[in-house]
Amino acid sequence: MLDDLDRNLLEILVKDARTSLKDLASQVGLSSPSVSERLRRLEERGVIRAFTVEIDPLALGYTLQAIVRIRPLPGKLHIVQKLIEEIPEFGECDKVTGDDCFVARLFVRSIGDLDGILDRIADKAETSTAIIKAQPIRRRPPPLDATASRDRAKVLQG
Amino acid sequence: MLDDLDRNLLEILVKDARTSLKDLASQVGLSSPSVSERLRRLEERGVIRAFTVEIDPLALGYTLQAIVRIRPLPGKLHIVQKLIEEIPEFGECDKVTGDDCFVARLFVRSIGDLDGILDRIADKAETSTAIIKAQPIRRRPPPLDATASRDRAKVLQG
DNA sequence: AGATTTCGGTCGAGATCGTCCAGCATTTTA
DNA sequence: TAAAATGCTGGACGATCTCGACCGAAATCT
Repeated sequence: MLDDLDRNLLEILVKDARTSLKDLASQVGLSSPSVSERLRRLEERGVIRAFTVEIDPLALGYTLQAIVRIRPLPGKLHIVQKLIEEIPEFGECDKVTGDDCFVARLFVRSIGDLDGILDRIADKAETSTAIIKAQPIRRRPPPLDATASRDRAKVLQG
Repeated sequence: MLDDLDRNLLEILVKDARTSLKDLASQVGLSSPSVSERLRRLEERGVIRAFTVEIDPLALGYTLQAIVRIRPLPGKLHIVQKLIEEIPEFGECDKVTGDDCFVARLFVRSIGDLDGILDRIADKAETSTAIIKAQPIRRRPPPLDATASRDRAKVLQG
């Protein structure tokens, strides 16, 4: 489905999405029309979901991030989900198995804002909030190469 | 710190990081050298952390994602953190307050891989894993405009 | 106040880049 | 085996980016 050249291109673009076609071409050893065509098809197939920019939340005044686990009260699941989606300070939300129905990331400018936002869902769901103290790993894609983790584990043991 | 033009530029780039300077310029009403200079400074100041590409994990064979809460055993915190960082399938990890020390996102190709990876930290930490069933909100930046959430909340009530 | 520096902007020219097209080699299909 | 399809290259041309010269407003200095 993806060949080495595609993976190579993606790897470069993960580091800098504004790399010119010409540079991409010379780094992977193709001509720029070929690279252009490959990118077009990667987008078309949905492999590339978007070219985007990663912004430092601090620069926007968001001094605090929290992980919020959300357990809607009986019958409130849809309302709660809709509410979460509509609050732009939620920067990420996953619906998961287990007791906690949703796990979400919340950006806030202050502790006061945290309280204000959580109040808005407090009557429809139970929440547990954990303040983020540090980010050992910031968003990164999974390995692009085909090596399975177990293979590598073996190598590490051996 | 950030003016309207900067925010405007960021908004456009969040949607498409490969927008040409010329297009950016015409959309915000500046010349392209000015836009170029603004982007340079936004990068320099660290407001723009990176231009990157969002890849569909499915296209890379990762059919499963999980949120893993990790509680290192006494004295194992640093070893565990290092281990997490070194496992590339962890696509995100936050160090948080509360009982769970780390909350991480794990990309795996199969349930078997999930087990294999968690085994590697099983003797150094307690983990709780929640499989992601859906993603109501995929990674998005917090609001770029200065409007505080509470202001909006008031408007909604009023 | 008036002069000066700084800051951010425009414009235009030359350099660089992207896109289109024709042509070619390889692989797949009939 | 012939035909069609695929994916690549190179070159030409139009679009884009970058650089330097210049400009005006606002802040700073005397």
